[in-house]
Amino acid sequence: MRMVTMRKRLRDLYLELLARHGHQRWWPADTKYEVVVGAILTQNTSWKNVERAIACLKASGRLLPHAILDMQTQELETLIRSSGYYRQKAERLKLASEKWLELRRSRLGTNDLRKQWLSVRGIGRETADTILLYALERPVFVIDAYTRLFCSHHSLFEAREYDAYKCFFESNLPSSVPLFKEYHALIVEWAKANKNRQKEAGHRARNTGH
DNA sequence: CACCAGGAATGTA
DNA sequence: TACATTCATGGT
Repeated sequence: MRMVTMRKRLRDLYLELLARHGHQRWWPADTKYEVVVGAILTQNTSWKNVERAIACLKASGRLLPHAILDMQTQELETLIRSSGYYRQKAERLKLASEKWLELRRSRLGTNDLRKQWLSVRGIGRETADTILLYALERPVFVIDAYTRLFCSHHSLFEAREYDAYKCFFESNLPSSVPLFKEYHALIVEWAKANKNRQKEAGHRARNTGH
């Protein structure tokens, strides 16, 4: 398929998703730093559980990089317990907070910034790109399991490597932060709606089947 | 009871 | 490079 065709296809799919599901308002957070915290807490974890943890952090008045760094590890673990993997994530939050403060006044380009975040233990490609896009406003397309499913379902692209998918979207879409934010959020919404539909279909098959 | 959720690190071959 | 295992809570 020609490049031009793929670009139009990606654009049309975006407009379809937007018309069907509406503006998603991602990432839900009061501050940029809260985006970083949420990005780590939601690793392989439902957002519902993350919301509780973030609420606990807010209630304690310590949803700030210095406060996280000064806190006893065990205390931090207790606050974020509901998000699961709380030992790993407590450590990751501290390392990420250090990096956040370190890069606070830097003027690095997007690529160098990405390398900086990827060098933090506990921050992989998806989490790094989530931070870059939703907290640092960089035009980076976030890839997750849903994005791969979306590509496969619509016969858009097939690959194994994360960066291959990232390159596919970034080279076939205009480099726009609002667009990248919305598209990724819409793909997640599409996947969830898709899943609900399958669940409903299963119920109907059971009811009419017997 | 099993399975999954807005992943990443580590070890093995 | 390609898989398997581990980490842990809460919902279905």
